[in-house]
Amino acid sequence: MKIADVIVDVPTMQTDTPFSYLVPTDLQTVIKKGMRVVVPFGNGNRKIEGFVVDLNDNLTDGTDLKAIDSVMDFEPVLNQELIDLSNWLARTTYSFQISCLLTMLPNLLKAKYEKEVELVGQIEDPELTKIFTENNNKVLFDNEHFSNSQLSELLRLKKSAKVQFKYQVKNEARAKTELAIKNEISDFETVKKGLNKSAKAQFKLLNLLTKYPNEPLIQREIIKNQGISISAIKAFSEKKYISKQQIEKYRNPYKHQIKLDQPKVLTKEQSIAVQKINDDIKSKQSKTYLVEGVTGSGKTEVYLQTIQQALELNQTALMLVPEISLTPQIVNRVKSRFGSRVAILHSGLSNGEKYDEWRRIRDQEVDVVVGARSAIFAPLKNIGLIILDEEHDTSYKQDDNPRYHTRDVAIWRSNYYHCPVVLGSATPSLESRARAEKGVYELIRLTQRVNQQTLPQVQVVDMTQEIKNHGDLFSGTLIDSIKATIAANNQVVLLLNRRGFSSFMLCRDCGYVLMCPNCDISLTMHLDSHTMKCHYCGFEEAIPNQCPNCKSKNIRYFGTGTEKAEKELQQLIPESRIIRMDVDTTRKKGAHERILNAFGSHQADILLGTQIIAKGLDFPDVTLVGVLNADTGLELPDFRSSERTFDLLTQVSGRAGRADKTGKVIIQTFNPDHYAIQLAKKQDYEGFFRKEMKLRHLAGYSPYYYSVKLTISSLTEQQAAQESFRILEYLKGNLGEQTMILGPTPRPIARIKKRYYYQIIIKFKKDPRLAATLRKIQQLSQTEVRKGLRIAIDSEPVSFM
DNA sequence: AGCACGCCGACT
DNA sequence: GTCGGCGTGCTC
Repeated sequence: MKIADVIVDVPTMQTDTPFSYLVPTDLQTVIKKGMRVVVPFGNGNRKIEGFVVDLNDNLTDGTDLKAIDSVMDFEPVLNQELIDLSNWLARTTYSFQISCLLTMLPNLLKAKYEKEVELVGQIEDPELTKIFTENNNKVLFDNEHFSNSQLSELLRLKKSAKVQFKYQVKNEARAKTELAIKNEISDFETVKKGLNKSAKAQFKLLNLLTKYPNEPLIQREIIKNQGISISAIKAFSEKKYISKQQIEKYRNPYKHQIKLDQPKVLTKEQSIAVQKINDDIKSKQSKTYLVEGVTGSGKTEVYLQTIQQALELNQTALMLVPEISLTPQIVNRVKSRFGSRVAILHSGLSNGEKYDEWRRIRDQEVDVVVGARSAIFAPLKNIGLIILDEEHDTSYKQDDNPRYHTRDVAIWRSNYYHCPVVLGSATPSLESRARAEKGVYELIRLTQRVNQQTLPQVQVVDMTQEIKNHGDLFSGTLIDSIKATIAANNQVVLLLNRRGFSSFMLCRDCGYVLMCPNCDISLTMHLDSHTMKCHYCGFEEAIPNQCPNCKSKNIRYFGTGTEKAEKELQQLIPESRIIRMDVDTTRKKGAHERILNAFGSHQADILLGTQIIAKGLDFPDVTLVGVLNADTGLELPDFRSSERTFDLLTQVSGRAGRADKTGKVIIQTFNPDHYAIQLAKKQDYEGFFRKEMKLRHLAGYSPYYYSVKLTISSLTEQQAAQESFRILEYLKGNLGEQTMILGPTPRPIARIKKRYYYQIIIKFKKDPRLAATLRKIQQLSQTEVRKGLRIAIDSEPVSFM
């Protein structure tokens, strides 16, 4: 008996284990480990998607097992590495294996389900009879086709066997297949001699086969492009020179010959880095490097030349970048170095396009993959190098299940393939930098800027003084500098740490603040859509012209956003041309690129935006960078707020000035003496690292302690609170002695999307009981989960908020 | 998740 | 007495 172990698409605690199915005889030659299958599951005749994670021969019995219904793929979608990886991922992130598998794969591979009712007996209800006759007796069992009362009526009719339910698993990824031929000749010379001299087409075909002896060739393309007729192919097929097969079809990217860029000459520091990494690629060492390089030190060139090394050894390379910096600038650099064997995975692709790119990778049509977080699961084989650029970026941590960190997955894969990992950043995360200190990672520092670029001159402006003479947004110093910069025909980038026009609406008579009905947070005014929006749940309503509480017209708007800043700036410097860039202006597809292109071609003098503008932008004429409110990040109740602020300020500062023009940075702040601001001013990462490590040590935070965040949420505050305390009690008795438990506390924003949130933080250095205890909590809370409770377990959260 | 089963209140 | 609410167990 052939048995398949299947992970089924039912994300629950109780089903998070492989289920064994019989492989029917007609599928025995077709089925392979890693394929998706349709299996019956549970009572009734329900059908669902599953992944074959193991195949074995069980000679004894298996008669009590159900059989696999059908196979969903021509080729496996998982190899052994990815199966192992999903197992590890599920264990370390406390999530279900099925959730892991589905996040590792393109969205299209997640099946959609349909439930149909079929009329099989006599029914009396005239309305229902009509619906059935109009639809060939088979109708989708949903609200579009039936009213609620009809749906319950149908469930009753099922009991008396008047109707039957049928379940359909919809495979969204049904790739089109095409007929292809594959060479079967081993001795080309003999075949050549045997051909009829007049069979010109057959000679052509033979030449083609000689050239591509090992890959399937699409029949349609041969006929169209090579001038070989179907009869020649037929003849070869009859002589068994070729075999025919159906292969999956995808858009073959146009393989134009582009002139490839040559590697640049390296500085001494760069070439030492490249040398070290390349040595490890050659000797297959799974070692992790931390490349700490100041902005402008040429990290990208180090990446490119090490990728080059991997390719020369016939290995592949994976390069991860934060989504936000997946800009044409970096993509073009990789593409123009390595040509068409590069795949780019970014959020702009449709599901179908992502699936196509994914298959090109799986089918080994590409050697280099560049992409954001989820690209870490790219099905490359034989990986020779993995790079994480801007490794400190928090978007590398996924914020829903499975809550993995890209860095951890990268290191896991590097162990699997025995290849080095390169973490690069100008401002490494404290965790990585500390590991480098301990020798877990090897530190490589790039301290010199290439081309002898000078560091920008940084000025910190104390807003507590400025606010007396000017508004709280633009200091006199900044306005003067902007004017001077524009006058010199250069450009300005301004960073504001908040979006929207005003933060909130306040009634001056009754003190009423307009709040979101679903979340405990005030609504934010947006002028472009003329609405008050909630930034958490997306709720919006019209801007009120009187107080909703006391009907007073005496209402005011407080706070600052990009829209307000734009308006104010336009008044202060009327002749300036301003482009605003934030989540609101970049939502539309391609808008991001359009705005940057416009700014790059001098259609504006000032680029005003949120964090979006801090990364990866490279405009030669930007000589002034202004940070309007450096403090907003510092006020957040999170132990990483200083680190975030330091990173942000360092990153934006790097945007000012290029080789021939010295840049200037102006940082406006109410806390001019804060160490994060002072050290960012000096671009002193190492200084910041030492200072911050001391503080983390004193307060017992990462990297001195590991942490797990438990978030308990419910539609009722009572349930969330009650269950939080029950969990706390359980934790107290089931964790190590040294482990600390903080909370439960309501979240800073206690209610979001109508749910109430409580959280518990667990801090520990080493706790062998932790994993089992957390698993147990998930099991113990099953009955509460049924009643709408949710428990999120986040290992090493990026924020405690 | 989604289905069946089984136990309770409130109806013809 | 039975219809249908929901709490509980189980799915190869």
